[in-house]
Amino acid sequence: MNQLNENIRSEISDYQIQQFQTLVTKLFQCCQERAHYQCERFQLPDAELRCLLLFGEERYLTSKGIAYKMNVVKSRVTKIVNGLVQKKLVQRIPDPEDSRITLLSLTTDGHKKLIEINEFYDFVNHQVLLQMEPEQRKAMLTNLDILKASMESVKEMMV
Amino acid sequence: MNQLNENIRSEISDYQIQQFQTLVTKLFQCCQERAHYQCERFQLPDAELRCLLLFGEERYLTSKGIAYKMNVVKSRVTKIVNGLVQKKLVQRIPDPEDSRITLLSLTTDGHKKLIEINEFYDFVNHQVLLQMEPEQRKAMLTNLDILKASMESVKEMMV
DNA sequence: TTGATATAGTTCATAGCATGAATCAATTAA
DNA sequence: TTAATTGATTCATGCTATGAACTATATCAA
Repeated sequence: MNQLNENIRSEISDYQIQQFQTLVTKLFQCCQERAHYQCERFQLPDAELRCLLLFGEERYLTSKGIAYKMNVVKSRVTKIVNGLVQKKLVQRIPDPEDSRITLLSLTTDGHKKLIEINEFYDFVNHQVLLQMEPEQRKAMLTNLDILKASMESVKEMMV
Repeated sequence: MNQLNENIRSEISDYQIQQFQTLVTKLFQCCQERAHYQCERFQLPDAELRCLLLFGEERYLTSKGIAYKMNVVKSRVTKIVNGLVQKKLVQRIPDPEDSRITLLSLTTDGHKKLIEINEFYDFVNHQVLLQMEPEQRKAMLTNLDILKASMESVKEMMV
């Protein structure tokens, strides 16, 4: 009886699967639209915007490092960085120890822009979290973390 | 005291905002990688795959309808449909009542492919949901729904 | 010390995503 | 019947992304 109960309880209904599919799709679309909006707002192509954000973590970056962090190929990084350099947000500096390497860092303008972008991100996230009651917020974050772990573990499984 | 307590309780910590940002970013990336994997698996560009999925809901579609559902301009649809027609997954049929319109429907191959794709989607979603205990699953879906509502309401707010 | 090999980065060709303007054909309305 | 509207295509443009070929520098080993 207990066994039977367990089986019934762990069964996943088609309804749940569909509900889940729909929710994930909608959230994904929402994120995409947001990214699109941010590009407009900050007058930067998405890839350049994402690249700029990386300078929040480290003062100097290399093409190679950016390629790794953005998960793109190095020739792509050349193009992205070219865009940012043209817009005077990022500058190229030769590495004093290894002349194969060019170090990349923010210009003053780039620094300002980064702060502006981060403030906006925080503002939006704050607004979203404000839609919930504190207890609900905590529960939501916990569940989101569980979902993330589940999706990533399935991803690993499928490689 | 109660008032103060309320204020403290509704405050959102920087930690929560950062945590939320990180979680959403990671989930978004996970979805992107999945989309990418699916393109490889089904040998279709992402837009064509998404377009094919629309035929699960209706037997006949028009370019205009697809443009609306996919949220792209009509010239883009022409290109996407061309790809699907070349791959013999979709066929163009003239509308008997209005010769400006070309109706689009799945071929036999397209129908097979669609079933194959949907089965895979269900399989993956099932796997993800299986990572959780039944109670947790229910809670996660509820919280995901709350998050979706919150993000969409903030989106509306910002237009 | 001098090759061979490895590393960092750029250029170029190619493909997909997406838009907007111009165009064409068919339909509807004045 | 002409004028306006609608459905769809073509073309030019720009962003995302890859992979191969190439340049220049650095390191390792004979």
